[in-house]
Amino acid sequence: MNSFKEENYLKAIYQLSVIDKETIVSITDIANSLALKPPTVLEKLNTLSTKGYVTYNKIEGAKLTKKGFDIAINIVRRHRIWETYLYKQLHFSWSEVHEIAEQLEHVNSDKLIDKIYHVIGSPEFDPHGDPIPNKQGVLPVSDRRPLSKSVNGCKCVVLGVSEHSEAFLNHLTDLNIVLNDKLVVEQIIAYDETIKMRNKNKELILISSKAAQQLQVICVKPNCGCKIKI
Amino acid sequence: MNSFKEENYLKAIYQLSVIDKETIVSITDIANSLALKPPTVLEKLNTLSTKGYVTYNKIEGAKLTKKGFDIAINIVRRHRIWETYLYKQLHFSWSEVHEIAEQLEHVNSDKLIDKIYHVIGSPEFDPHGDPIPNKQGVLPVSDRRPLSKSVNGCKCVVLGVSEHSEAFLNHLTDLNIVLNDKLVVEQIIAYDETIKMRNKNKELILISSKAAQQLQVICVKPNCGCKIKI
DNA sequence: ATATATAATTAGGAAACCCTAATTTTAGTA
DNA sequence: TACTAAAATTAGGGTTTCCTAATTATATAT
Repeated sequence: MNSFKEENYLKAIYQLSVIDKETIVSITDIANSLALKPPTVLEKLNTLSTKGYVTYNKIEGAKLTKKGFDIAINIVRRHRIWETYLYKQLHFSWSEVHEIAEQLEHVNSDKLIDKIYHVIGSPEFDPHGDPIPNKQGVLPVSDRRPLSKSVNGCKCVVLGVSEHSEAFLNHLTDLNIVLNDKLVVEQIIAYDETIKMRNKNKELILISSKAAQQLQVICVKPNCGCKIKI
Repeated sequence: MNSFKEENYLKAIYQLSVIDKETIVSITDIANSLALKPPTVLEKLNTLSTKGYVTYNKIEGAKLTKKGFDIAINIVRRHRIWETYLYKQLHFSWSEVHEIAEQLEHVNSDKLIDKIYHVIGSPEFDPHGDPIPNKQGVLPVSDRRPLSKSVNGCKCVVLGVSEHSEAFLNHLTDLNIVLNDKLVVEQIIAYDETIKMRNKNKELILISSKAAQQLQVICVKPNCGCKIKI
């Protein structure tokens, strides 16, 4: 059996690794994410490594093993299922849901998760638009991606946001962007990857690379170049 | 904030104290109930005592203070509400419910408890017949009591059982006793408090004091002497 | 009353978690 | 290249939670 604490370490490592697949997961990243100090994290990483849940070295950072990944993805699964259940079934507001799910995700009963997952209609995505891994830990395929991964000419629809700060949401309001709006990318400025595009009202707007990374979209133009990974 | 572990200590002390209000709650009792060793319990009792949740000495055993009682009764409340929710709303069998509720009772969100309590229809008793304390920690009044507390002539109805062993339930079957049956007490044998009574089919049956303690009943005869505490 | 269980307590120690302070690497920059 | 800032590591320590073994009380029973 693995503890509450260990589950949180594995989940943090998973989450940090999906933010950016290129960057390594450093001790400092994990420490910040769990509100702990680096020596504490280093110590725990060594025991998690002994137990076969992670590998760690300075060059490659922390990486989940298959064993560690299975636990982490299961916690993510539970979390997203609980969030959806609390939101859809118990009518919690979206802002309340996360904190309670952080606790519920550690309740160990696969049958309980199966039941509530069934009650909410076995969705592939939570109301946030985040994918719910299946029991095998496989995420549903989706062409959902950050706006920053666009190419010239992309026509896409806004599905959600990855950041929920007031500042970011207000910024979107200023740009006249709301959920389900269609955006047409006209140019990606090579220098700093600022995106020049037209919003729903055909207004020409500029959005920084930073903001574009937080905006989740899906491409609606067939054979769009943005889906081709180089 | 009080931890998972502390909540379990307080709950254990509460539960041991209600089993028998005369007997003191000893260190050994608590240790057995939590699957720990006496020195561990003694040590924790000292810190709980410093924090003002319990009092402890060899003569009086462990006792909850008001502060400790409030926490303990709240855990009991959460537990019984979750059990009811799992049983009625998610269709778990009665035998599965306890273990999951043991985990869920520690999830800290009054709003969550309020919501699920509302969903199950704000009952005063769980499907087991156990009383659900209100938010103030007050148990609903009920004349429910163990059959063993009867007097001659008592006419009572079976509401539930306190023990769920195969052996006990089979014994009840042998005696032709099922839920909601009426029992008429004819004699309580002074020597060993065996109860001689008639079951629903008017058959004369004998039930030991031990078994009678596990059978929860409510008296249906007005002004029955069994309600008078001496 | 004395021997014998049983319960409570004390002593001492291990593992899990978490920290600060100091040191060593590593990386980034003048 | 040398200096400096940031990250990683080492050393050492504190608290919590739990244990075993030994000791002291307290009951129980012959």
